Amino acid sequence: MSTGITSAERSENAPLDAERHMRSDARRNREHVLEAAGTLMATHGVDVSIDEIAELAHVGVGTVYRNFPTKGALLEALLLSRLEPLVAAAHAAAGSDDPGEAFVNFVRKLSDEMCDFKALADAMVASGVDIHKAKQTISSELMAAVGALLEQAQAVGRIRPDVNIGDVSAMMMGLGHADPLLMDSAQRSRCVALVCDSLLIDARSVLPRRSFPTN
Amino acid sequence: MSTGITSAERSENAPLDAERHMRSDARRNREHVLEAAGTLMATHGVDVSIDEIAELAHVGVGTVYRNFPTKGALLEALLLSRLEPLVAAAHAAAGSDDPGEAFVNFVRKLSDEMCDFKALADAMVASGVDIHKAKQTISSELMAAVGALLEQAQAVGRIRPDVNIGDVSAMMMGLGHADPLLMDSAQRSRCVALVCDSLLIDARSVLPRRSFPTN
DNA sequence: TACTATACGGAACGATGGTTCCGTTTGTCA
DNA sequence: TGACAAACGGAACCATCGTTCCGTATAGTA
Repeated sequence: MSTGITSAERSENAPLDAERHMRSDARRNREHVLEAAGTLMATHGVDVSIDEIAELAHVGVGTVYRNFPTKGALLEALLLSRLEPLVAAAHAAAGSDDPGEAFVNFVRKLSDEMCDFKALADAMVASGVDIHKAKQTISSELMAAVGALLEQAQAVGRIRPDVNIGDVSAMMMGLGHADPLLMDSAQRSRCVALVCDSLLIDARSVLPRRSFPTN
Repeated sequence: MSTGITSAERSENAPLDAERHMRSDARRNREHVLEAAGTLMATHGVDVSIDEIAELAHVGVGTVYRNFPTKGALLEALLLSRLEPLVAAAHAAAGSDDPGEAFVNFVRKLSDEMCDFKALADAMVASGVDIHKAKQTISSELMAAVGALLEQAQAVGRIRPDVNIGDVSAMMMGLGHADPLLMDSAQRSRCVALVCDSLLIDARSVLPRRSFPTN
């Protein structure tokens, strides 16, 4: 299941075939809007206003709404574009010959992504806007992919057999959302390492034990 | 330092001695407001409106503002009342003869509290309203107390020497904030256990390995 | 009981932010 | 090049929320 859902086939709020007939300026503006929204939501999370997005895109709010019927739809389009590579990466990792390493790497990657694109972390804990659709659309797919990774890593005895995908996702969401002023990227990667340590069977390997400054 | 700050000495936004001269209905209403705010903020976090609080308290908004000059002040009063027992508990735990156990128990307690009173978790990641004063007022005190606990547990060799108070608080904040629909209390305590496992030196002891249903 | 300081309720205000609407501009095609 | 559908900008609208203000009610006191 979920075999080759090419993602581009998903609407992204405007039927693809219709894109062919778009006026050139319209297509360009749509691109600018997505770009601006991506930039702003990366640093400010889902709380940026449509006005700000429109301004950065050098476009009126009307143009934003012509392309994305609602703020949630715009967010959904962005989330999809961010999550697709992650799902793909998870699928790719599933073929690795070192499932333990692959799993840890993926967790790290997911955490990085949430740090780079704050709106993703926001979306995952559903704070603010109504983004349920976006979440349902993709979240389950990502979960399934990560779940498969997890099971493989457990099968080869690298990950504790008593953790489940719920544990993993909960801790990921937690980490993703705890990055305000208090948590710089160094701190974050320390925490990711700690989380990984708690999942690995032998472990204590991820965070360098002796050499690390204890602050 | 921080020797016996009795907390009642802190303003709580209305000088104590003035409380003596309050009219009986005024005192009663103030109590109702605090109670209502506590109830609502426990489940809805800091995002409840003053109108809702006033309604639940059977009081006009004016009455709320007469007692608490601003929404932040009301929140601060609530936070203080929630955090004081925690700080006290941390101090008490510092006297334990099993610092490792004491530390783990305290982490669990802190997590429970954030789950019971969502506004606390909200406040800790500073989402929404401006609550910097409340945080600064107490947060540092709590940090210091937990930090002391941590050091003791490290001194007796129960907690990994390479983790610092920043790691702990970051992971706590994460857990506290990741409890929306996806994370019921069972899931949460599993995650707390995992976090503790990652901090303990020998560990794997907290989460029952074999007997736990893997979902 | 009558008087007054105190407290009360809730309408109104101002700011913010999502969404709609419409008069104007512009790309496209004959 | 002229005409028209398509797209544009941004003012205006509406809902929410924190906060203020003021006419009214009432606890406390003599």
